[in-house]
Amino acid sequence: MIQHCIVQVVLDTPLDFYFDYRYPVEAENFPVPKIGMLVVVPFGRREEAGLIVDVKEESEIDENKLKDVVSVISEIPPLRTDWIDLCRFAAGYYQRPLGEVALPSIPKNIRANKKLALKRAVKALVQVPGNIVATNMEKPVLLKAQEQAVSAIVKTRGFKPFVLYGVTGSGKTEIYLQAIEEKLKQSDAMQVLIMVPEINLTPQLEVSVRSRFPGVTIATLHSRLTESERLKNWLQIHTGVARIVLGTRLAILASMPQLGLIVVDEEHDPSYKQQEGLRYSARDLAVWRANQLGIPVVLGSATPSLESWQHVLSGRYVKLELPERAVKDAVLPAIRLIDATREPLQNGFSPSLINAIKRRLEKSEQSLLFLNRRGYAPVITCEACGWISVCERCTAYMVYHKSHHLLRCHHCGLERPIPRVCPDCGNIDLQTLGRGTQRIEEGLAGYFPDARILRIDADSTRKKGSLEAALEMVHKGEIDIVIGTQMISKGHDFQNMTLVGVLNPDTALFSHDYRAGERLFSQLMQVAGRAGRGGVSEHGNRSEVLIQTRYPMHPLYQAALTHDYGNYVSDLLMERQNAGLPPFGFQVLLFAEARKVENALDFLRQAIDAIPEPEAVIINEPIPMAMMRIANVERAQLLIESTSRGRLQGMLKEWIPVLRNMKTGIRWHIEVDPMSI
DNA sequence: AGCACGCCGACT
DNA sequence: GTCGGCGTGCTC
Repeated sequence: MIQHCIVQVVLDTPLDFYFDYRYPVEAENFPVPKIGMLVVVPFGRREEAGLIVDVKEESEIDENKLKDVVSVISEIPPLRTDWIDLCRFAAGYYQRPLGEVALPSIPKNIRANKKLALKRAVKALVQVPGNIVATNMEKPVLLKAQEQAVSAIVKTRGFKPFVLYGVTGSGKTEIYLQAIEEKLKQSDAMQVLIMVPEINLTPQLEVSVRSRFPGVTIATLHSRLTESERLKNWLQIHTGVARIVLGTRLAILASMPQLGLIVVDEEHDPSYKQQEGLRYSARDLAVWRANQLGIPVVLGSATPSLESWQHVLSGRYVKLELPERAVKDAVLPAIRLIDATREPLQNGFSPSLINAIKRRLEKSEQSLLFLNRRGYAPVITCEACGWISVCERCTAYMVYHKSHHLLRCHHCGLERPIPRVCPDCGNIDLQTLGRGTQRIEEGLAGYFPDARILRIDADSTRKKGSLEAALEMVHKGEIDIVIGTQMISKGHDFQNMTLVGVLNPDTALFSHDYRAGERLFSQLMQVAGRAGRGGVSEHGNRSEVLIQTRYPMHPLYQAALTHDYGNYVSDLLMERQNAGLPPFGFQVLLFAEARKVENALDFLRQAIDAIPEPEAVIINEPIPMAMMRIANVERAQLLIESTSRGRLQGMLKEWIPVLRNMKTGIRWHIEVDPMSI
């Protein structure tokens, strides 16, 4: 007679509870069941991988409903309880079932119990012997501020969050590298995690990490790995073979049993916030994880988030400031504002900017023009009747793409031929309105017919590897002028780039999104950082950033002029405090989707009626979203605020089960700490 | 979420 | 007579 115990298992389903299974005791191929083990269980008609979260004698479930565990995935060591606790926290805080957090964080090949792939990956794990982190490279000499930063980080025992605040080029990477080296030396097993916003945009960090730590197993983790790469890297991390983990936001949910230091590079970057499924902030989870494990976490940025800045002011985080550029002779580029009301633009260019480009061409230096709008023109219109090229499926304009000779919606991807005459009135004189990168490229070729001009945006880099190829051309000096969207604003050092022109940044000043200003500022600083990283140009000129604006007196630009983020942030924080906005208030959005926006709004109104203790939170009016319709789905949202994170969380815990039971047929989801409203 | 079962219209 | 529409109900 086989003895059984009961294991409680979480599965990747939207059902927010656990499932009990019978588990044979002392049977062949069934090791003693432990929390953190992965098992294969029958679930409905299928078999699924699940995670054991409890082992017990009895189940409250009917004996005849209980099924048996099919097998144990014993090739991998059990997940540790601290990792399960991390998943449990994330699930609780962002209001999703534990299974939807924990299981997707484990590679598919493990969950599908692919024995062959698993065996192969396990076999490939080579334990690198002990302490071989000493680099054979000559390390750059640190400036005093850098040295102090490194020493503050590595001396830390226990939990401490640092905000590493320094402009582009001030040497943050070197601090990461030296802190990592010291940490790895502290223990033979210790692992460190470095997170970056988008790994494909910052290949240089990976290159420096790899060359600095030869012989150390470094595992990358990001969404574009193939399944077999993901399995191999994840397993290296989970077994402690990999000492350095380099990854995007999803890396924070990897099982890192020996984690001793977390670095979040460009911590302000919006891509740390996942925008679908589990809508987590990897930066915030990193801080939680560091607290849980009692380890330091370094949040690096030239323009820290207001959240982190406020924590510095309140004394919760420690600021490490790097006041100067670390590269010898490199100085901050001079920022100049070009008043577009006094210097009228032609084809999108002010005479000053054209002259500045011309001077660079004469000296064989490179220029970068930044415009966050791809396509040729954002819209075409009929001057006779006022017709505008709108998307038939979205609340958006169709963008004119001249090179492909079509109109394209950037929200749903719909493509349409360009009408020869106005579809409404038959007028043959259709006009393009505004400028995108393609039109700027065309205009520029008119000014500088001999210059080698390259456009880098989502349209010009659709093919895999084409972005890398384009950047390589710029590095090699085969290009004189680069025109790009935010794609080129991150990470890349261009040694011979001495001019950055920002063409049309003003739209962000009047955005309905209260974070738009802070984002624009960090984008300006980031794109400005592309200039003059190699030092003063060989002709002795300081690098320049020219910003074309109609509002040169706006506080944002005035702060940008002096690279004075601190002052600007103080103003923003005061505004936020007065308005009760984050980081002083806490927000939750309920989104609803329906064929007709009225139905979505109705659902939200019903949802309001279901709020437990409505007087404990601030409930706003449900409103259609700014981009109300995308691909024929209409969307509305409801904003709920509170001055207390705890109260908001408590309300959600009671509210969401009620929403789940409403059975309205409306698709909805919750976003905690939304990035934009 | 899947994937069933379950009762009403146009097809060989 | 059946193939199949998606309504609602369950998954230890």
